[in-house]
Amino acid sequence: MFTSGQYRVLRTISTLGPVSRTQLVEITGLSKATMSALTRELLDRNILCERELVFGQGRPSILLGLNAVSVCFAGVSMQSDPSIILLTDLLGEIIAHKEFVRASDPETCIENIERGIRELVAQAGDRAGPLGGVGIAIPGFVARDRRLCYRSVVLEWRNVDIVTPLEKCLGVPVFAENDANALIQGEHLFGIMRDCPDFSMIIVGDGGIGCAHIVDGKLHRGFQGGAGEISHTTVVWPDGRETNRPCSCGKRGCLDTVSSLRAIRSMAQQKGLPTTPLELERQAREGNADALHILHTAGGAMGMAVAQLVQLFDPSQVVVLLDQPFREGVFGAVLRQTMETHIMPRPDWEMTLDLRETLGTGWATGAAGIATRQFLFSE
Amino acid sequence: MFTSGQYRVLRTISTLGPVSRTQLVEITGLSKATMSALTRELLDRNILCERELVFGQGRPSILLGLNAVSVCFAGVSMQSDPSIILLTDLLGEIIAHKEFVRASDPETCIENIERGIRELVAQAGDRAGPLGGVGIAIPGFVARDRRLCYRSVVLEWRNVDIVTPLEKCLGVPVFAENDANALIQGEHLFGIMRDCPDFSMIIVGDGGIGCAHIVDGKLHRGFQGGAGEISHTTVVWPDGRETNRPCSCGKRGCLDTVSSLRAIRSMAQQKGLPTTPLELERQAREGNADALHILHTAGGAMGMAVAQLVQLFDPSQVVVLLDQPFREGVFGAVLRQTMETHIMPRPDWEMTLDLRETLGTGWATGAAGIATRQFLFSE
DNA sequence: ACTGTTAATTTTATTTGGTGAACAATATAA
DNA sequence: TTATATTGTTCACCAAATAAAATTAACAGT
Repeated sequence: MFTSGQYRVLRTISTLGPVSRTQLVEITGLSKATMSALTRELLDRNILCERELVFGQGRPSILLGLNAVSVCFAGVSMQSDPSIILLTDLLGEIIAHKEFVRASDPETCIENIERGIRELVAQAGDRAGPLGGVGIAIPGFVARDRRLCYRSVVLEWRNVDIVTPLEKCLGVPVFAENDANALIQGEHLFGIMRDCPDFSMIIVGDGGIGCAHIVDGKLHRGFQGGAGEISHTTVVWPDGRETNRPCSCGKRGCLDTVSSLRAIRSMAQQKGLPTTPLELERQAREGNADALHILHTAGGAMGMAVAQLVQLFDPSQVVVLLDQPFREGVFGAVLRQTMETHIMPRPDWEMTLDLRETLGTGWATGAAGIATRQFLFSE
Repeated sequence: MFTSGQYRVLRTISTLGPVSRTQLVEITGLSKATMSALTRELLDRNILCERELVFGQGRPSILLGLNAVSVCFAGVSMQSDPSIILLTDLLGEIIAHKEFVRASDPETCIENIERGIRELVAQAGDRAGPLGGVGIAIPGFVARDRRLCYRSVVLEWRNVDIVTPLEKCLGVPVFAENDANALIQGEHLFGIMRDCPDFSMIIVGDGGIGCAHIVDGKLHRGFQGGAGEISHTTVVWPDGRETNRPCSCGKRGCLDTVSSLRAIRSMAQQKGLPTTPLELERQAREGNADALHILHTAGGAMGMAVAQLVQLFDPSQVVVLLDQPFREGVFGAVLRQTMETHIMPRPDWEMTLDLRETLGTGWATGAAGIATRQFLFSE
């Protein structure tokens, strides 16, 4: 725990990188006297360390940076099987990582996570500081307090708390978070969207279509934590409702029924087409009408959903994480075009759509980032 | 201007109504000593006043309430012609009001507002305190700094600043705000949604379809201030795109082209039907297929838009302000039903849809509320 | 009428987080 | 060497909040 002044210093250094005391004074608006005391405290506690000198006229300034090895954080992703567990430093860099078998049974799961973390910490040795916290990305609904998992379909969990037992046996704070929320917060803190105060992220992965929003620099959860449920927004309407298979959620025309990898695979299979993104895009490029139609439908629906999102939310940026063949093929092109034709044209329009690669370790680093953010900013 | 401690006291008393010092201590978490000093300062400045005693065992407690007549605020709505101007007290109660001719020319407009406010202040006399600020609701885009109006179609304004001249001649802070934003903030502060931290509001009025969101207790403007543009979300798709007339924004299938009063009137006229909501709903009730179709289309599209909003935002409540015949007729019924069938069913679903009457003075009281909020909470 | 009890509010001395101004440190430029 | 520029520290002081003690204003029982 730090004081509010110390948190201000940590926040600035974390977002801007190494800076001198004088720069900190200018940025934070605090006085030189206060800054002198604050930085001394943080240096004493080994969270900060002095870096290189910057010479100019007058006394050279000493850059202060986060001491990367002063603490480390563990990130766990239950998103896939095998699951991933890794150790990051204070700057979000991965120190060590390993895979482990995903167990549905909470007790086994807790054991696996505990053992995994202990192994990684031992393995890292001197390269990592003491463990400062743990974050766990869970595919499912997680309570606002980041302890209880209300429900996870893949894990077959209902009101499971793996946080309390883990905190007890590891002796550090542990946080559970929805996987998409963990990912977006990680990218916001350390990754591609570093410090962008307003954006949305959509992830098209094996587990379905995930989505999360950063509004005003903070995660927007929604009243019941449902603000990321883009996969069940209606995009095939009204004509598609009859031809289209019902969604697992009970309604018809959901984005999930046409744009998810599962849906695309199933549609391709039905037509006797190959089911991998690469092969399907190749067939479409070669003129196969069925392949073209499937990709057109999927990309168009996703574009429609993004358009709804942009029109209602007005984020500064939307990032879609997507497999490379889709990004550069029909799917991506139709997605972009459909979005553009369904957003109100504005002269000063500066919103950007970014299609990017899905990072395998993103979920776990995001999870570690939750613990890091709590440590650095207390939020 | 007050200190941060004083703002905390004002915020609690404004949301909870009269409370004793001891209650304030419990609620704010400040100490008795601090509270004693803070309340004394506010009593000295006449912002608070002592109300009735509450007897129990021991020394009776003295309720402290806002001194309604210590300041007053002016609210101006340029939403309709004639425009409305009114005076409210610290509790949001209307003290006096009048209408004035809406002039497009900024100079005339400023003169009219200044004269109107001076007349109302004179007319109110002892019933109102000195003027503490002015809020102006403008149909159009207003900058985040609440001074410059980028663009208003109805007023034919482009980069007009009526705030600076008004501040100069009235000598109090003046704030311009988009009309829907003013309305929702007013309802949030004093009205039907008092203190609800998460909700959206849609207004179906003569000027088109307005929309605004309160997220986390604050107005959500969006990156470019476009978060309220629900009227250009696509709801008729894909089959309606060809049959449907293009929207004034340039694209097709916008909510505005089927659910706005203007669109409904125009469709009714085309079919030789009466154009008032009351008459149209009556025809539909009596079985007229055209009237039914028009109202079904309009209500269904609105329901679709609300469903998109709920699915992506997850607000705790959506309020639609609508004429009574529509609320109780086909429009309202179809709106509600369409919304429900296009939202992912959830067991713990507690989100509510409220259809309510449009208040004529809502825009202007909302505008006054902007100035009040700035005065009371400095935000 | 007096006395004790309870609870609200005020007073007093102290802590905490911050400030401005003077000063010490450490470089470059002449 | 000396002047100049700039960084960072020290010191005396202030504002906001606190804990604990004192004061006030009621009621209840003798």
